[in-house]
Amino acid sequence: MNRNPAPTKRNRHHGDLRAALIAAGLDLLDTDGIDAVTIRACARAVGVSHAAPVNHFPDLRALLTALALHCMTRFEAANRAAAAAADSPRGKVEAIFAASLAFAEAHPHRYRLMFRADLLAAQEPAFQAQSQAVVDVVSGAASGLAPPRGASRETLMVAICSLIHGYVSMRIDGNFEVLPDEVTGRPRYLAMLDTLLV
Amino acid sequence: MNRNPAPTKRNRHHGDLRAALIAAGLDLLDTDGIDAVTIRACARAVGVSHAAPVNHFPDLRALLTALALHCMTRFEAANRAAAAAADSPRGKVEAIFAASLAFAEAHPHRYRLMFRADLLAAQEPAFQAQSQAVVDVVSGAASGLAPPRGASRETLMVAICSLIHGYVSMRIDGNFEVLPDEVTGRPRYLAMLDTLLV
DNA sequence: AAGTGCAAATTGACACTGTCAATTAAACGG
DNA sequence: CCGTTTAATTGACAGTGTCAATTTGCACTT
Repeated sequence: MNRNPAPTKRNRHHGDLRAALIAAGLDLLDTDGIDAVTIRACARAVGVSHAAPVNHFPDLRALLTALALHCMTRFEAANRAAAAAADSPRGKVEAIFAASLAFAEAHPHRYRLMFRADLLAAQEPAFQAQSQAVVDVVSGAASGLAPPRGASRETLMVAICSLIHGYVSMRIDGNFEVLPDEVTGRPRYLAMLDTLLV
Repeated sequence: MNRNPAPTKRNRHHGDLRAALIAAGLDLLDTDGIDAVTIRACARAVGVSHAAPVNHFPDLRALLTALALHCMTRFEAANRAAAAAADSPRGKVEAIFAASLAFAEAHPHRYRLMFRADLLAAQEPAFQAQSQAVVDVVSGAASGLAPPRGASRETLMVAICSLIHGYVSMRIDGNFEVLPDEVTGRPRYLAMLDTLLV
């Protein structure tokens, strides 16, 4: 039945326009930010007419959601690999923090897009599932830790997620021009985990 | 000399168009979000031509920066009052957390706008100064606390700011559909401060 | 007090966006 | 080989930011 062994869609006129649009969108996102990702700019980059994408993405929200989903799978994979490489629970949490920071600094626009709920179809099942997968990585690492000072396991997990997301966001948004941060010596995120754990 | 006792600018054709535009912008922001704040929509709401605002705000970025500045003074005042009402250092930090959460839940779009560095002239001195003032409130409260587990005072302050900003952001962005949070019993933010302090 | 100068506001235009409707092109199933 | 279905194109509309040219009206100087 399936003519081609590779599961590419191989659509009518263009060779897998959907994948090409996502690739173009990622390129625009990385180089010029979220605002540069427009339906028409992606269509131009791929070389199709300005309304061609409507067959694969009903509106801009759908395109951005697909991009965010792609970014989130990369983000999850990076965090999961970092956690797997560490052996102690504390080491896993540290590794996730470091990996999240590295991801956001390497691709700040991708990180921002993932949390722009106003632009995304965040209620979409696939998006929810991928969000859950990202949280699960942290959850898995934190589950090996004894919650300090009588806190519940859930509270510890929320605290870790909040700490990471808050710090990473402020780092890539330039808020540390006004809030002190240091680049020399022991990374700030390790010192912050000291205050939070054990 | 000054005809009106109130120190309004009383500009040429319109009575203080700048203030009216900011008021209209806040209204649009609160009701329909950041994207609804356009130069033309503000001009319409005030009843002037679509290009009139250019005399007071050279571009959209300047208008949004003025709005964010306004929001930030309110945010700082709320946090400062909350901290002043508490007596212990720990109580001040708790009060700031509670006030920040309350502000963001009452005016989610205002909170988001303050951190949208991509839309704002964040390098503007007035904006920098106001950002610093917000940080100073937290700094003042945290300075009374003994940094736990050998952390520096700076690290504790960054951790508190990150924890608050991360948690508040995820709350108003709906990330707690996938990350557990509880509304009954003791607020989560107090439990999180337990894990961070003492 | 009159008249000039300048800042504010208007009007019109341009390029860009998302989205829709109508149309054409192409590949599939029979 | 021919219809059907789907993809892609073309054209249009309303909306946006921003610029240029113009008009308006207050304020200050003479």
